[in-house]
Amino acid sequence: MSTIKDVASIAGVSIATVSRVVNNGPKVGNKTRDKVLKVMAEIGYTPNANARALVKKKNTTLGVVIPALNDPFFASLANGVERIARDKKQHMLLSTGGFSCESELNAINLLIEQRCESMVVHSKKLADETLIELSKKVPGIIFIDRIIPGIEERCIWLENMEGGKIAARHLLALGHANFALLNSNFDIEDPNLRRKGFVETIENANSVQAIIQEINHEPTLKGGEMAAQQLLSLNKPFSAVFAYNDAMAIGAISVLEDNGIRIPEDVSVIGFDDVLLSQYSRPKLTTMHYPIENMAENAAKLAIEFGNNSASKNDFKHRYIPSLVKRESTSSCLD
Amino acid sequence: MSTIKDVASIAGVSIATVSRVVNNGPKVGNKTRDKVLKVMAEIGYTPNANARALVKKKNTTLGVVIPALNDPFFASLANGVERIARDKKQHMLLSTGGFSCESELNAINLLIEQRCESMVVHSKKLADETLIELSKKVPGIIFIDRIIPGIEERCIWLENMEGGKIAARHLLALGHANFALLNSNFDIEDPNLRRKGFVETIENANSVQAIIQEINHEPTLKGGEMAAQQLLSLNKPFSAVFAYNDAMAIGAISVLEDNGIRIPEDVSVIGFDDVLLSQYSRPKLTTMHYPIENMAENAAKLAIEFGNNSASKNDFKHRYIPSLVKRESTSSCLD
DNA sequence: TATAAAAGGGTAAACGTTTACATTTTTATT
DNA sequence: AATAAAAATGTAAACGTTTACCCTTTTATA
Repeated sequence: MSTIKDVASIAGVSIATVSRVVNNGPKVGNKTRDKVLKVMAEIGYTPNANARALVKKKNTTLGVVIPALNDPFFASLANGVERIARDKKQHMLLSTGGFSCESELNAINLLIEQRCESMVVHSKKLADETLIELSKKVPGIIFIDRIIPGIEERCIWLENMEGGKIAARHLLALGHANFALLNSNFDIEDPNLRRKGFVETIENANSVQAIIQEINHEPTLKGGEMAAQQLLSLNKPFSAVFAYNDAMAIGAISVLEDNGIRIPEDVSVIGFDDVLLSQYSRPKLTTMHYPIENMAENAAKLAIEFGNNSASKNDFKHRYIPSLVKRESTSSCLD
Repeated sequence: MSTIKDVASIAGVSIATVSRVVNNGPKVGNKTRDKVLKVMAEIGYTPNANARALVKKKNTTLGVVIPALNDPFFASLANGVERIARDKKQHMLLSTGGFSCESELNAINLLIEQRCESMVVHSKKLADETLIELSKKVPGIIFIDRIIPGIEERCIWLENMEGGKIAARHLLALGHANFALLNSNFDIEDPNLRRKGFVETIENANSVQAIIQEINHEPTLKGGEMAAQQLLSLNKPFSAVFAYNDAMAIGAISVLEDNGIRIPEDVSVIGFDDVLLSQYSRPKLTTMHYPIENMAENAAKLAIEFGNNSASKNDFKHRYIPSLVKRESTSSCLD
């Protein structure tokens, strides 16, 4: 592949001049500029971003770490980041962190090796201390979906407990008293916080004989199916289901309907995340809206500002509250 | 951020030695290796991938271009590539090409600037000649979902026409005679090929009074809804719908059901792509399986081989045929 | 013990840029 | 026409690595 030197010698100018035209620099005459441009086009010159990054000690690369790509939730996250990257003339380098401590760290290190000036990281496995260390080493790193005590200004998170509370209030308002909680069995904080908000709200409502059955499974469609099967086999009454996410909710609905239970006439189901899927499932899913794309956009902006040492700190929103989206899968118990 | 020089001077060795331990090089004694390793850990040294790429004239980066991230089909594509990248100790650099000629080219150029040694590119807008040029300039570039005459060995594609034929045969076998084709209005070859296969097969079947109504819309859930509405307003009979993709199929089903049409009892619907969604829609969608993840994996492998000049040419599958996945949204017309 | 071979380690050039500074050319001013 | 100022262009160092080649020390062999 041709270099700036090739262009320079063919055009009969110095490499400095070529560099100037490549970068739309200021001090270059029109005839020279045209001549150089012509040569560049002829030999198909493309600047080497590695060399440029080396001397400028700076990349135009915005890194992202997510566990996996084939999950609509994380795809939305990546999509939000990508939009900002494009806006700010940056490139997005994506690295998947899987679901283990080790691979999360690998994914992050990879981005550091590339000297991304800013990074949006979704890490659920790494310890707080590790991430605090990283935040010191990499000024432009922002953690999304996580709150790390001491470096809150580098975090963007959702109030999971609030989500549980809102879901509970909705179901209580519809008159339900027998609840099933289909929760994630992943060893992270989110399911615990959602449970806490959900359970506390119900218990404080003094609907005397409220029952809450909890079943844990993978937060996937399959997991939702299995959880629902298990729930049915318990053979205890329930009229409302709070699922950890939309995928579980839809998996559960599928099994419940196969067993002759009508949604929402017999049982109300509420999901979490509000992924696209939830708008097109039948019945359309009532769910907690997780503004992940918006959060990701903000995380990306924040990362870029921190990467530039220009963090304006003030006007950034770090804490997000989910909101209820009422669709068709919940209804009054009293009908 | 610390460099190899810092490590060298603190450890009291030369930078060559540090470089050797970083790369697990051969000629370094155990005490020195340990000493260097210790210093690296202490000061948190991370090698600079840009500098490395510069001198080695080679990256460990596998580039991907897709139109957008928030589409499950493309997410699967990216996911397949990412899996191979991880296998081969490469990093994935993702760049979105949107849906215009210009932004597709931008996305590709970005990856060339980074000197990705291999690239998997999904381009629908750029002209054949442009891509042929690119294939000359970048040895490791592979085009997915496209067949470009003259450089077939650099392409991985699906036989869309076959898909149309198979879908038609399925519906004909179920006894249908009045068809609706809800096609994409994107200006690319795929919808035309699918239509061709579909229509030809039906016309050759001499079911004398076969009717095919075609409506074009965006290949999205919304587009499917709108297409179905338009179809209903035509007020002509139909008992089978072939949708351009699963999203359109599900959007259409949603509208049809809202209008009291039962699927599959009154109307059979068949989709295309077999995205995850189709397994969990109600009714579960009969669809044409598009092995995109598998194709993407192969494209990535092929790209890496071409990037290494080690393309073994022989044993690579370039041409894929979709297959019918019979679920619940199609049934016999005669029941 | 002398010496050859092997192992360990260092020096310096190269990769393709950017950019401060120096130099040359052009233009404007008198 | 002489000169000052401005504009255009060139020179060379620097960025952080890798690696070919050289030198020194250790080990093995006779």
